[in-house]
Amino acid sequence: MVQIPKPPAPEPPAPRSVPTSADVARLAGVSRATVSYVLNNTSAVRISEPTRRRVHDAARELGYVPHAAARSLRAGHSRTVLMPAPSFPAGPLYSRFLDELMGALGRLEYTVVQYGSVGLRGDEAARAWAELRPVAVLVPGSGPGPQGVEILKRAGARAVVTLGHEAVDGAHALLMDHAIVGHSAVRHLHDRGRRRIGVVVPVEDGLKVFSAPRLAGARRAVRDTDATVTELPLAYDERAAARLAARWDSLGLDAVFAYNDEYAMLLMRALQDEGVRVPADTAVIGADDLMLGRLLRPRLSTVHLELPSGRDLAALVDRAVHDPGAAPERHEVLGAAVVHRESS
Amino acid sequence: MVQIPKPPAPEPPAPRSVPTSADVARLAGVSRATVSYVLNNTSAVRISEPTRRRVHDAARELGYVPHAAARSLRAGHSRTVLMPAPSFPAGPLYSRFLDELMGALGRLEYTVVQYGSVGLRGDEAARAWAELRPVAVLVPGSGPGPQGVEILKRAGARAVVTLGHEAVDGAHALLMDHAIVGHSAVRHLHDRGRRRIGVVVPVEDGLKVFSAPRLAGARRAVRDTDATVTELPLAYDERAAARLAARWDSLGLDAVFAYNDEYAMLLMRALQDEGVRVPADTAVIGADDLMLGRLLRPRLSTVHLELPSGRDLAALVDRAVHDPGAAPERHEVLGAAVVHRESS
DNA sequence: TTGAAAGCGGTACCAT
DNA sequence: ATGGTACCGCTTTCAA
Repeated sequence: MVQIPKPPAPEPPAPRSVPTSADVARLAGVSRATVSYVLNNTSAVRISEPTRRRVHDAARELGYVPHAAARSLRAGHSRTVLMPAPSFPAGPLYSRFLDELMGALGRLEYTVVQYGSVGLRGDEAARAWAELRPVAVLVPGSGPGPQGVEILKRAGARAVVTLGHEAVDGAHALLMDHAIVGHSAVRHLHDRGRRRIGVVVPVEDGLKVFSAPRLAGARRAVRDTDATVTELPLAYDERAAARLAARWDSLGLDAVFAYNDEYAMLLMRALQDEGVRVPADTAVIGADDLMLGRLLRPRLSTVHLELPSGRDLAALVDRAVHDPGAAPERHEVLGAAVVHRESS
Repeated sequence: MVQIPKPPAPEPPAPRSVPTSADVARLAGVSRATVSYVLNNTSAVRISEPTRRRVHDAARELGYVPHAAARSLRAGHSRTVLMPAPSFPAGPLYSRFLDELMGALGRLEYTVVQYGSVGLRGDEAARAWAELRPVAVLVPGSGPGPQGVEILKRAGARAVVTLGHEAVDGAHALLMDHAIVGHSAVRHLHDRGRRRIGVVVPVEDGLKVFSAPRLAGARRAVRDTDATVTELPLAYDERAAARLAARWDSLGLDAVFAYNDEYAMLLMRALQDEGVRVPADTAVIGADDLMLGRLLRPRLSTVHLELPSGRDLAALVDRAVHDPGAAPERHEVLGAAVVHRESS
């Protein structure tokens, strides 16, 4: 086979490497220091207007973008707020909260980085996060242990904030005790005269962090009363709901807190298909106050959750960063209010 | 007022600064080089077992965590895949896709970073991303212009992948043309004998990127037929739906593609409350194939969307990173299949 | 087997 | 008004 000789490339595509401030300096005919001064508008130093222009032009021509790693290495700190991606499916509520939070932190000049920590658990995860030397770490759900917090602080994190059901030593905590949700729902049912109350507990693993406290709260609501709470495991699946509905009579329940609005819709449909009248035979209440509850017939009673505002959390982070020595703050931030509609 | 003299702190809390590899070296009685060798298991160099132990012990004792910025600065590259946070409300479908993607990239040893780009537009955003020197950038929704792509590549990004409705020069594209959704839905309605077809268009701004192509696809589906498509602006709000339903008769429609399942539920409820029979008077079809559609009565027909698998996208990224010279790939990845239930 | 030293890309002090 | 230079923390030749 004849080897076709490659013609000499007219212009070797020159794998133009990434331009640095030195390149800018060279092109502008100034020193690296001057480049830095100009591009950062350093106020302590006055640079003549012609020089400024030459530097800016050179930077633009080369498409120069500063290297964040180099900068923060030299500076000894960054304004990165690290947030591990949550380990549970984020509902619309939580998504909106995150967006708000990111926006608020962005406005405070922090760079929010959601870190996809896959398969790392406990301290390993904390170490991985620590490598990025974030100025603050915001952990949703079940966070790192106290050890993890210590690792992060040793790595220069000036604030660690957990966002979930339990506080961790050394970290600020925004506590969201979902027990209050179950408690509100079941107390409402009790107030409406119901006594044999079912509580749906999703079998999905990721939801345990929410479902367990909601159930516990439900239990607490009937303690010292004549009412009972029955745990009802349920998969988010039509057939599972149908099976549960099929044995509904045998359960002898007159009310059910369905974990949230989506499960409530699922269960209510199955019950109605089975001939159970809502709310006459069985009262139903959900949680999260989603739009869909308003669209069901009967309209779904629900527990409206009030999450902390993203701005407030951002403010807490900022405060903590400015004063890392302060004692960890602990706030109960989950509000719950029953929205009574027709299903209960 | 008497000034209380501060007692000399018994042990000044010693703002223990972040330990570096030099600290580890000092404590272990070796050089920094040796520390690096040991902690990275450098195979090209053999370190005696006792030394290894001393280094590991020292590192543990100090709580040493390497500095990612310093490392990647020295290495000249990172394995960071940057993904700007999407600018539209992420539904359950999209969230699951993102999770899958993050997992898959994580398994390929990439560090996925979701960057909260707030208020930056166009090239500004691209520059902000470029500062992090990501090895690849994954842009959902309407991405950067060709200039933005150029900026990122100049900054060393070996792959830029857009994930949305249009391709960008120089970047790989996973095209998701939502026209196919509207087209499938409306063709189905047409096939079922409907001729005066309404198409719901959410008024919410963030949804334009999806609603516009869906409407366009719907229009295309009736081109050259005797059927008509009528645009129906609608807010995600009960009252808006009721108003629309109130003038339903005057619209003279016999079918409606309701943008997605949630809008479909909203509209269907309003129609039914108004006495419009579904599907007898008006057929309804949604999109996204959410669980809720199965729970409505009549059961909601819908368009099932098939998104690319996270693994496939991760593989594309990995391929592109290994061969940055390759021509940009362009894939149409949005599948749509009508799921016919009872509402149409 | 281990150590000394250069250098990655910026910033900021100190001269000039 | 500008330039020289040390240094941030880490990796990696090269020598010993």
